[in-house]
Amino acid sequence: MDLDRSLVSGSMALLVLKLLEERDLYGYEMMETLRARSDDTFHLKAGTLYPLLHGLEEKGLVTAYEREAAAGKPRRYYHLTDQGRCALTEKEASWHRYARAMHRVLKGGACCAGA
Amino acid sequence: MDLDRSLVSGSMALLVLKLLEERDLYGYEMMETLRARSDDTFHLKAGTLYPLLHGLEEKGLVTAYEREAAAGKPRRYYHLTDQGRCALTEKEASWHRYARAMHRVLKGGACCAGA
DNA sequence: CCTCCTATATAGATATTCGATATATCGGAT
DNA sequence: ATCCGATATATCGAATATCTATATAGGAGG
Repeated sequence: MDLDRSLVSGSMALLVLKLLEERDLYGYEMMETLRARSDDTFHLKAGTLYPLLHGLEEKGLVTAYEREAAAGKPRRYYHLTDQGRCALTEKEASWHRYARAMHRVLKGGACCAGA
Repeated sequence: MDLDRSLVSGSMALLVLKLLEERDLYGYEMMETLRARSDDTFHLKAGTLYPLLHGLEEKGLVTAYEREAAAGKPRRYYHLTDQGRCALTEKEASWHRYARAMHRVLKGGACCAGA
């Protein structure tokens, strides 16, 4: 299932990319935004997010820059590149394809004989 | 993400359980049915399916029985137990919750500021 | 002073799925 | 007669994603 492997398991990458489409964000902010946006369904953990962000940076899908915060540690902001925007479009399409197929199997029960 | 871990990565279990809700099936049949039902989106492989079925059997979600085929090797049919039916209901609910959250993040873009 | 909240980071563990390989039988092609 | 492909089940090792736990560091509040 190439679709599954890189997408549904890797849905976090899609979600992060999607958030960055709107504006630049730093890691901690992403966790909170995602939780709020998904109505507390997605609990993206630090141990998942930061390695993921480093991976996206390596692949050239995002760029990073640091900026001082009013207080506390400096924040590392991430920005979506053109390549990242392209990858996002693909991942979104894959997600829709996956969700559609899922729906087809789940609804296509005993009653209507498929198609 | 407990939701994600046991559901979206484990969507194969949900799909298999769903197929068995309708009628008893043997492994090879599931692979073909799933491919057809999902319009060629899901390509469940033998190396994924058989260990999965053994796992479901161990957990008591399905029972198995062998039956001779007209030709070739005897087929191992799987039957959904009450417990399996219960697990299916839960997994379906989880899937809907996940898909809904996903949709909320993907649509809730720059335009409408969320809610 | 200690703890909690913010903020980033890494290492180890766990789970899911895939690819490769093995077995066995049948039908068709060479 | 033999080889190959399709049916049918099974197992092992590898790759990948995510989590838990832990570490660092500054600021705020008790």
